[in-house]
Amino acid sequence: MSIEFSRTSVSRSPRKRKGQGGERREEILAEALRLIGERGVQGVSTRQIAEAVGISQPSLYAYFPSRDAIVEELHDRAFVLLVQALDQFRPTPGKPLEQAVEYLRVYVDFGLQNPDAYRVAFMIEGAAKPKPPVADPSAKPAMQAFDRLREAVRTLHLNGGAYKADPEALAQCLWAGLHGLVSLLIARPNFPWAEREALIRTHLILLARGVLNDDQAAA
Amino acid sequence: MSIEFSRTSVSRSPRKRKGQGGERREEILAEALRLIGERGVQGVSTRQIAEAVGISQPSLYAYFPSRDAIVEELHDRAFVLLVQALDQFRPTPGKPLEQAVEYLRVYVDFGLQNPDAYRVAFMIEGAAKPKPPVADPSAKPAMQAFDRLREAVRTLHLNGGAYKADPEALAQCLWAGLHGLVSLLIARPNFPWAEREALIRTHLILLARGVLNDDQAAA
DNA sequence: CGAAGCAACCTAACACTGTCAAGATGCTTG
DNA sequence: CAAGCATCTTGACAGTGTTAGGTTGCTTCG
Repeated sequence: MSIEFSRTSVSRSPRKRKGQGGERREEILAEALRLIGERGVQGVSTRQIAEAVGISQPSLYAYFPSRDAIVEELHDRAFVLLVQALDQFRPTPGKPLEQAVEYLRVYVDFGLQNPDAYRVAFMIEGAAKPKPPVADPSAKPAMQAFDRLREAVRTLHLNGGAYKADPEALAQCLWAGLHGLVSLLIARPNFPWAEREALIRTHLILLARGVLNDDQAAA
Repeated sequence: MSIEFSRTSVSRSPRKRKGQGGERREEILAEALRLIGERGVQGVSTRQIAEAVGISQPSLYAYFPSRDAIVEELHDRAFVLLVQALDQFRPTPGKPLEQAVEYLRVYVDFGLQNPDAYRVAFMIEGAAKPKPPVADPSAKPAMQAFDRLREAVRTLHLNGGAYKADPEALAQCLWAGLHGLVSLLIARPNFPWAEREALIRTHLILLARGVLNDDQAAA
């Protein structure tokens, strides 16, 4: 890598006072997210994070059991932000199709406006190394985010009967459709995309039309 | 990592004869893909690949300029396989909707049957480190694969007029929709998915309905 | 005020990683 | 048989995540 400037003792941050270790934790997470945004999840080392925070690198292990634990915490926090964004949505009165499009748009905009968080949340290759199954998966922020989509589909179902299909499957299709667009837009910025605004609208209308029945879609 | 068995000289492969260096190249790629399938892209080291092939680890650098070059070659080859799969498709006569669903299904099945290849092709975080732009991007296998989707949408457009929207954007929506489902199914095997067959059919019908116009979809 | 206790933090070291430099080996052709 | 060169090796370097063990210095209690 060969960094130019001096590597020896770069402006250490003053030692935290006795009960304030939590502050360090937050600083670590903040710097980690910032660096990941610049260099990608794989491009950031614990030494770089520690140097940005202003502590020695093994000190990280006083706050996190491993490097992956830092990423995982960012992962969970990203989902919390997503859930907040979805919950803050208040539909403007109008056609069901437009309302559905608006709601799905919240997901897309979240991803595009917080690409670092979205990357960490969805696009890390954590798989292939089997992790011990977590105690209560439904408590994880990721599941709570999906619950919002499930709930949205169910509401549409009640409010006039959506396209005849398992609502659970429909919600998963919605999620897959949204994730596909967002992840590709983030991961492949060099692809010759169509004009972004039109592309997103087309995609969301396509998805919404698939979930709504024909009457709702036409209304 | 701490491997049990002996590390010193584990059954070297005999030296290739003079013009046969290409064989080694293929062996390296094969072992690399196999190991990546087992342990994930990040979980495989050049030393592990070299040991599996039966050569010393720096020997890899006689065939590839870097570790990433190995992954990238696998990446391109995965797309070639995808293009082949798409090109081999011959529709069974029937309704336009069913034909479209069948065609999209080729993409999904390819991803699910070749998860290693699909991972390497689509789900590696190659971004964030800006690569020098390739000379002719349209020559890359990835682009050729997308061309197939573009062509499919255009055919539908001619054969009766698809949903009114930019065909290019529609093709990109299709791709995003397909990729979303495949990548999530591969990356999140522990998610409480709906029954897979029904899920895929629901998703593909949703996408196809979005591209076809109402008459075609109903026919 | 002084001393105990412990949170906060550090240095040193380990096994691993990708990559480079320089040399040895041995098939193949003249 | 000898030259030439593709093939492959050993050795080293700087980087990585992680652990062990020791030091610092704030805080609280006697």
